Amino acid sequence: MGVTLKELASTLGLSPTTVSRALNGYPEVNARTRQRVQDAARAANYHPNIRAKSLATGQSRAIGHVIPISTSHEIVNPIFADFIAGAGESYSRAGYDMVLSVVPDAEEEAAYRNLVARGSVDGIMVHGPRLQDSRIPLLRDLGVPFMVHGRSSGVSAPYSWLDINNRRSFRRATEFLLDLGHTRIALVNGLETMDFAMRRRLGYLDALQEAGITPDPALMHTAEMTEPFGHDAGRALLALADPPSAFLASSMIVAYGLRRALTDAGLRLGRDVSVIVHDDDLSYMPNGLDVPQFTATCSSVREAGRKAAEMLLALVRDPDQPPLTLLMETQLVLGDSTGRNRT
Amino acid sequence: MGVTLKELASTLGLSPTTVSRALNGYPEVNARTRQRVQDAARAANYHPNIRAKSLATGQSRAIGHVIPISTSHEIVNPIFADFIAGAGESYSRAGYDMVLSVVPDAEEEAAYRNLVARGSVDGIMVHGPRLQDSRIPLLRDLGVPFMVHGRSSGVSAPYSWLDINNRRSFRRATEFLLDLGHTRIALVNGLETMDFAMRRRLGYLDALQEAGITPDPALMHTAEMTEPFGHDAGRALLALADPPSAFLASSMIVAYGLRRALTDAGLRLGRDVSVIVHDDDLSYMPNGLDVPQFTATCSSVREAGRKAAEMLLALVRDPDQPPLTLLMETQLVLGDSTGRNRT
DNA sequence: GCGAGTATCCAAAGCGGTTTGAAATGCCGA
DNA sequence: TCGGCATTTCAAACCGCTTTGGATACTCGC
Repeated sequence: MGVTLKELASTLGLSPTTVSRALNGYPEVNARTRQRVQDAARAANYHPNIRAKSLATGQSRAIGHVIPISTSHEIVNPIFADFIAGAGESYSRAGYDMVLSVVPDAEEEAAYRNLVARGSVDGIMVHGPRLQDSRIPLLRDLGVPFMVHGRSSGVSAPYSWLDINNRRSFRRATEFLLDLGHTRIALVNGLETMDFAMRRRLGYLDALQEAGITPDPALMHTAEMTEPFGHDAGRALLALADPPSAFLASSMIVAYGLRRALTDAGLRLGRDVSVIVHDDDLSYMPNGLDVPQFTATCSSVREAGRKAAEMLLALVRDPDQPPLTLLMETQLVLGDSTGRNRT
Repeated sequence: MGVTLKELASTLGLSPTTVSRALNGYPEVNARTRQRVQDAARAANYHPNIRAKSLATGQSRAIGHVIPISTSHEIVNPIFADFIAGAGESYSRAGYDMVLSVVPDAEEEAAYRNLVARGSVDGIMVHGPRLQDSRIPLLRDLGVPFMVHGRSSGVSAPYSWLDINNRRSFRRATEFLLDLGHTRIALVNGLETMDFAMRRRLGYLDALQEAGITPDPALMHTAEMTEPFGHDAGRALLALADPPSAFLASSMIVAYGLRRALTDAGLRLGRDVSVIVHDDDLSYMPNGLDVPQFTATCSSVREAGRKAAEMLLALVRDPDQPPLTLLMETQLVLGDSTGRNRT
């Protein structure tokens, strides 16, 4: 192991107290002494043992992320990696660690309880909120600062969250398609037990209602977001007696599958049919290399991670403040996948 | 906070020693007493403070994962999420935490040093090894148990790793295409500064050489693995005077792009052209829903995560044992994307 | 009935830091 | 010269757990 504070102190002929204070920037220590201590610490490659430190201070300087794995289909949320990358930046800038718990949703409650009771984290980030997510009241009861990436419809008591305006985003996208003359518009959505997906559907319905169009259940597909799902949904939609001329896709990967179904049917994107996709700006799934392929509602999930982490750290520093919330708007960026209705 | 061991002991009228021993399964405690302690602990919802525990034992019961972000292109490795999910299962089964450090590759060395010096982890998992990866000698010098997901060509001293047999896998895939009568075979590979990509190319070249075919540099593309890259590569390859009749793709997402280029050109997969892809079995990127779409070399990265984590934990328990290594073979699974050469 | 052996429990000393309360030192004005 | 006040340092307690080295009581063989 490395040098301990006590050893460092004795080689300097000082008490541990003084050394600790010198290194932690307390005022009651002579400037020359402080310099001497700092030099010696660097020379000895001294790093305070984080476990001892956190035991003494009562803080762990770590944030917990719990990644739920649905036991039924065992899907790992693909946006998770980029969100983590963003959050990680903020944490390391602030000198915090990130501890990850991957738990099947059946054991979620126990996982949260453990994390808090064992004192291994100062705060918790909640991923992938569902409707009426029970984790939110649980964490509130546990009295630990936490932050939700997304929101949970049906949870009334206030809590801290960061979300994108999914409803407005999909409403605008739908309106845009309506403006282009499309009236049969399909929604190829994520699992609507997830809060974000439900809000997107509401936005879609808002726009249809505004335009006086009765929503057609046959045009609305929902499932775990994968390429094969996009393809299947696309094929099924095209097989309808009165097929849609425009499509909304909830993620880039779904859009890949959807595009395949459309082009398989000999349709050209942006001419024969229109597609708008939600683009999370995942680093490994760019929307084209320089010009956007798809018209898309864009919002960087990595940036969301950065911001959410900062907000959580603020909550950790001052747990008594009222909940922090941030609703980010998306950008509707024009690509080559939309055009006016020609059917 | 929760109950402390001392409090629990005093309510039970026992010493902390006995309570600690009762809960940790030491033999020198009366069976009845142990039962009493365990009941009381459960009733009081007692969880040992992990920081105190690890300070006392000298172990942190945590494993560090360092996620490198290349500062140049800021890509987060997409397989990371599934690997983490697998590793997380093993860790939580063993009662270990996982701490994540997301670091730009410029600060990597400092990140590893910190993690070790501050004693926040008992072992380290290394992701995405490059050729002659400098992290391996560094970790060896730091004297911390570590495990590499993949290997690093050019590092001669032994170290622990888990890898799939990329070379053999791509060699077999190439041989299979050769057997189908293809002679112009393209390789759409990942970044060849990454060790896995380099090995895949070697396997491809092995098979060509065996067949007496001179490799054509124009048939080999390499870049960060994205859908647009697959598409670009595919289009460029088809534009050749003597285009390939078969393609190897290094990841599912690249294959999506490749397929788009091929079908855009009016070619049918499995009839006009053949494609074999490497399938990491990512949960959110399945190779078809029930039957495989692509002929693929398959290996579950999640399973790799599970196994790698177990091996690392074994190293942590007994750091003096020789390095552990595991080379996993892939399965060549037939899908609809291959057929005999008809050009 | 007594010493050895065993089963069971405990007091106290760590682990490596932080922090409280007090002591030593130097400087000042009265 | 002396008390008062900063300034600077230190000894010791503490964070919550583990673990060493006894202590106590109880059994057993002779």
